[in-house]
Amino acid sequence: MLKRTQTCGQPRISDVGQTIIVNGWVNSYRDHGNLVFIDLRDRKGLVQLVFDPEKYPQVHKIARTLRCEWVIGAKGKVRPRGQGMENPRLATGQIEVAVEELEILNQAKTPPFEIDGSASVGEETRLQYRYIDLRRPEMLSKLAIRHRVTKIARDYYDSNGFWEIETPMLGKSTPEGARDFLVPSRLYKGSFYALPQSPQLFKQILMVSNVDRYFQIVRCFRDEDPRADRQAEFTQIDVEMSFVQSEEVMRMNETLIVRIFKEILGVNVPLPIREMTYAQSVEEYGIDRPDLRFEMKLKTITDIASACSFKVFTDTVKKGGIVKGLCVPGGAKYSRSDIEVGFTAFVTDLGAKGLAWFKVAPDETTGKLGLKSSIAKFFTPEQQQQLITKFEAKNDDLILMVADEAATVNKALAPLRVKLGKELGLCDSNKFEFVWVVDFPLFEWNVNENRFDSLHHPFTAPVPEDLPKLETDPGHIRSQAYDLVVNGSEIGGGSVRIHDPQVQAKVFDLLKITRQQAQDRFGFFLKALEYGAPPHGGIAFGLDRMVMLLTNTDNIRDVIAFPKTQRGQCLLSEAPSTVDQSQLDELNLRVQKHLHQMEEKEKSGS
RNA sequence: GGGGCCGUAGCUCAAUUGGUUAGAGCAUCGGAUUGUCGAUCCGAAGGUUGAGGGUUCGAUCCCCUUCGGCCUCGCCA
Repeated sequence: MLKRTQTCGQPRISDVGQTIIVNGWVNSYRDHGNLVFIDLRDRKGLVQLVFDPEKYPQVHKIARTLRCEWVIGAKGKVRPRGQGMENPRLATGQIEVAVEELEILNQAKTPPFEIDGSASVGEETRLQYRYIDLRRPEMLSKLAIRHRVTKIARDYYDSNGFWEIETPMLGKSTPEGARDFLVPSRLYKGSFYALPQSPQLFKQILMVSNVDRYFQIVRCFRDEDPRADRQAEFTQIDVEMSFVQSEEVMRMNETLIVRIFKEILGVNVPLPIREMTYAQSVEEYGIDRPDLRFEMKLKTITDIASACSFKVFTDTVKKGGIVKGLCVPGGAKYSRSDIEVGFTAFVTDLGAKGLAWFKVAPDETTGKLGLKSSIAKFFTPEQQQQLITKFEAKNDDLILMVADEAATVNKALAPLRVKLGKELGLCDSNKFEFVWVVDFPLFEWNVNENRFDSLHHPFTAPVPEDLPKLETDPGHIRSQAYDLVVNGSEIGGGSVRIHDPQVQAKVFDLLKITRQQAQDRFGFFLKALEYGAPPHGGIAFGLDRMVMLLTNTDNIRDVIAFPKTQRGQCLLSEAPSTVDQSQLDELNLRVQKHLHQMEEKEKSGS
C-alpha cells in the first residue's frame, strides 16, 4: 500500500521538489480529457493532485476512473502551481502534487448526499449515514472542539490535583428525580440496575474516602423526552472537592471555563464571573438562567395595575397575582396583529391567559409621551406616566404585560423576552455573558404532593444562617447552590453538600421521605456520612451544552457523534430493538403486548 | 400524554380551486473537453408523491388512520 508520508492539509510551498505520498478520500474530480485534477481530502484538509497523460499515461488512465469518496493513495512530486493558478481558499493552494503512482485503496458507493454540497441536508438522512455526515469539515471541527474541551479540562484538573475516577454505570434506582433507565439483572432475577442520572452519591462518598479532589468526564442518563438542547444520554464534567466552601468551588471551576472559552474562541472573560441572586434573576428576567447580552428587563407593575380600572389587572391582583411586563425598544413597529395574534399565541401557549400592550407615542395635543392601545382608557394620565417612567419607555416603544400568578407570568415573559431579543438582533452570538446565579431557595413547595421538593437535589446544604429555618420556615431557606449561566443557557451547577447526617435527616423529613425510604434508597450513603465526612462541595458542567455554545449551534445532535432522535432512536444502528426470546428467558423477563394490541387480538379471535 | 410544522427523483425543492405524461438544480451514468479548483458543454437515466384507507369522473393537493423527522408543553431531584 502507498502509505502516507504526510497529510493532505500539510504540504506548503516550502515542500516543493519533495516526493510525498498522501492518503485520503476523493473530494472532487475535474477531468479535462488531458489533465485530470483530484482534490484529495483527509482530516487535515484538501490537496490538489494532477495527473498528466503524457508523463504517466497508465496512472492518468486509472485516475479517470476515480469517483467521489473513493479512498486512494497517491505518490508524486510537490510543485508550485503556475502563475495565477493558486487557490487562496485552500491552505495548500500554492502547490499541487504531480502524481506518479496511484493506488485505489477502496471504492465507494455514490454517497446519499454530497459532502461538499452547499444545500443543507435533512437531519434524518444525515443521522442514517452519520459516517458520511461526519466527513463534512463543519462536523469534524465540532468533534475536534469537543475533544479539545475535554483535553483542556483533564489537563486543568490534573494540574490542580484532581483525580479522574470512574464511578459505576450499573447503579441503584432512585425513584425521585428523572425517570431511570433500567437494566435487568440476570443473577438477581426480578431486580434491576439503573443507569446513573449523575454520579452524585459516589463522588460524595469519594470525598468521605479522602480522595479530596475528584473529577470525571462521565455519561449520564435520564429517560425523559428530548429537546433541542438535551437528550437522554449526555456528558457531564463532574467535579467534587473536600474542605471547601462554595466560593472555592466557584473560583476553581470558573477559571477552567474561562480558559476553555479563551483557548477555543479567543474570548476574554474577566474573572471573577459576576454573581446574581436567584431572586434578582427571577425578578428581572423571569427565569433562573438570564440572558444578559441585552437589557429589556421585566418590571413588576402590580401596584400601578391594582389602582387602574382595567378589570383583568385588578381582579388578578385581588386574587394574589402579579402584573409584570417588558418594554420593547422600537416595538411600536409591530402591527396590532403581530401583537394580538403572534405574541399573544406565544404567551398563551406558555400558560398565560392573555397579553396586554401599549404603544408609546406623543399625545396629539400636548406632545407629551402617552400610551396608545384599546386598554389605555382604563389608565389615568398619571398612571400612564407612572408606567412610562417605570418601563423607562421612549417614543415608539412597545410595552407588553401579563397578569397572573407570579410563576405563570414569569414563565410566559421570560421566553417572550428572549424571542424579542433575538428578533430585534439584540443577541450577539459572538458575545458571551457569564453569570453565577446564587442564593437559590433550598426547597420549592409542591402543591400536588403537599410537601417540599428540592430545587437542586436533597444533598444540597442550606446557608448556615438559615439553618434554624429548617424548623420554622423551610420555604425561605437559601441553599449553598450555584449555577453557571451563559447567554441564557445553564452550563453547570453545583452546591456545597450536607455533611451532617442530622441535617440530612431533617431535609428528608421536609421532602416527606420517611426514614425507611431514605434508608432503602440512600442508606449506603447516609451510613458513609456517619464515618467522618469532610465538608465538601462540587459542580457538574454539561459538556454538550458547553460545546454547543463554543460551536454556535442550537442543536445538541450537532455536537454528539452518534446522537439519538426525538424519539430516542439511533438511526444509524437502529437501537432500540427487540431481543431474542432466549435473552429474555435468561433475564426472567416477559414482554407484555400493549393494551390496544391485546384488544385487537381479542376482537379478531372472537 | 398534549400542541405545532414537515414527508414529492439519491439530495434540496417546485407543481394554479382537485385536472394532460409530477418538473428544476445538484448528484449519478455516457460522451466531449489542454490548467481546473462549486470546471465547462452535449446527452441519458432516475418517481409506489412515507404507508394504508376514504371522498371524487379524477387526489401530490381534501378527510381519516398510521409510520417517521423536527420544534414545543408536560417531564427533566
